[in-house]
Amino acid sequence: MTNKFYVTTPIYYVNDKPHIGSTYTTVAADALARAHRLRGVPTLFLTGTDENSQKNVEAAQKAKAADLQTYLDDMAAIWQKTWKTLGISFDDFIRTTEERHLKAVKRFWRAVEKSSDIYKDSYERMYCVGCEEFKTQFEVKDGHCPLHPNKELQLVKEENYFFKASAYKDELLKLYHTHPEFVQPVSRMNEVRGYVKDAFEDFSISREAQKLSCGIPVPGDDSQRIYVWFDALINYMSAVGYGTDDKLFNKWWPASLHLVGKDIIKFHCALWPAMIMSAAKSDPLLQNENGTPKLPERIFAHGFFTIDGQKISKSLGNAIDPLDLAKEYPFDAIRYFLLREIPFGEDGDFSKTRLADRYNSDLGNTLGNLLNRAISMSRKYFDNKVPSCELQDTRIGLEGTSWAGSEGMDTLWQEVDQYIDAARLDLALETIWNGENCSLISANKYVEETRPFKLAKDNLEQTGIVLYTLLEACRQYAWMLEPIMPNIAEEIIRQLGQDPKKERKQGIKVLKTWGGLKPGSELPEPKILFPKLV
RNA sequence: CGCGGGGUAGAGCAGUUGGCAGCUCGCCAGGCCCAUAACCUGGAGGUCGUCGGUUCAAGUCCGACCCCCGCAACCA
Repeated sequence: MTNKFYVTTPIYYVNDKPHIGSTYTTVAADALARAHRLRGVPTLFLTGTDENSQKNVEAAQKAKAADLQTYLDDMAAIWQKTWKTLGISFDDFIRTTEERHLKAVKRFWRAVEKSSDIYKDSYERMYCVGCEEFKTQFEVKDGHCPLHPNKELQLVKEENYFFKASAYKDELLKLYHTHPEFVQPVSRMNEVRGYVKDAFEDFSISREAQKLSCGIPVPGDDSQRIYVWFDALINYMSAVGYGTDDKLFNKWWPASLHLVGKDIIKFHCALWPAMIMSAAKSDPLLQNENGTPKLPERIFAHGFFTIDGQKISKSLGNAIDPLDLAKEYPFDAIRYFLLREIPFGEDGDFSKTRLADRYNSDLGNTLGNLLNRAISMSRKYFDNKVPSCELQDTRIGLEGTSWAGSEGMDTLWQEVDQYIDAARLDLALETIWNGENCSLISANKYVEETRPFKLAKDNLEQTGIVLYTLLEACRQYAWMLEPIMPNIAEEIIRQLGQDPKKERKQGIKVLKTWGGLKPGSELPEPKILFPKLV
């Protein structure tokens, strides 16, 4: 099993502030990071900003910034602050203008150079500013890039450094073959495989410095600047000490999971591993014990979503600022919606109507109401306390009900954990709500079947068993949901009269064990967890 | 032949290895009264885009076609 979890988001361009799309990626990474921390796995969650792009220069000019660096500093601060405000639990925030990154890039470049995979060549090629990449003669249509037809292609004739990416074609294909989990979901793997097979060529990895107002200088050649993608990918290493702290690097690298949008899979799934394969030939730090390159373990590409059926677009004015949205809805509910509504890896649609729908129904009616009725009855029939429950074995519950007992709860945990390992948080949530074993739905059914409100009149002992079962189930749901709704989870624990921090310290094994809720402990008056939205 | 996603109940979507069509919301009827007008049960509502093929068996596999959407201006 893995003894650590190192998860990354892409580094975001700072030519704009965060919107709902980048929030989606970041929230998913956050939830996965929290899930692993809860399990006690040492976790590093990295996000950051990509600051060496020509796009940022243009944005700085547009914003009339005093100078580029000031603009970059301001924007990086905005990104960082947004994530902090939203409670994103990132452990590190990398900026590609930081010293540690420059050092990492330098070392990496030197390694690739030493592997004889960098060569200089003079080419006259079409460069698309929109894509930030060169187009082959096959890609150009009517003298324009098919992706950016209204942008003039730049005819670039200059001496550039090239990365011999094509030399790694076979090794990449072999990687995809032996590690089918390297790129997920499968549809993306197929896409990448096709790309490498048919269209993977050497990359131009530098440009003339005089034509650029940004970028990292090529080591040993000040007249050239490193192409933004070549430096950007290295951020995943520079943040964990590549070029600055070997020990730290060995602790965290390789990354367990790169979370990316579907638009940048070619860079992450083909160029990036090829770069590492090359550098590893000359840099022992990048090699496994058997000499093979230390590649990231997994890359998961999520889909994009539309807003009310329309694409996200500033000119249409439907771009959503997560901070604004968080004023309308509790951020935990937004997290729940994003991670539940859209099958992870697929495209989806974001709409406030659906958000309100899920908030009222899933969160309010099913989860919130269950907690509320369980606590209310316990308080009413058991003197404001958690009822005692004599049954300590796994047969807690009554015969012939929908409730699968503590064994069912164990099964639920297993199912949820499996989905988390597969990064399918949507399925994890669906299972908690609708699954076969001890789901929230079946807990509500269990109430109807056992009728504790009736049972209390003639069999207090059985009533206690039922209510204890419900309360303890709620305690466990809270921890199951903690990665997705950290604040709500703690609130549930508090409403159950427990201290979330103390509970957390006990470790996942104890948290999962049936009976964590101490009979006889005080139950405070419940507060509505999810007040209805109109 | 630019790349990609999709067409399943009124709406929004699941359907892994082909084996009796599911979920949420909404609607109708009933139950319950602990609870956030919440909860539970039952019901109506589908020729799974079209045509053809493989198969004992196809929403699922293969082929052809039709339609919608995203990338092309910001944009994960």
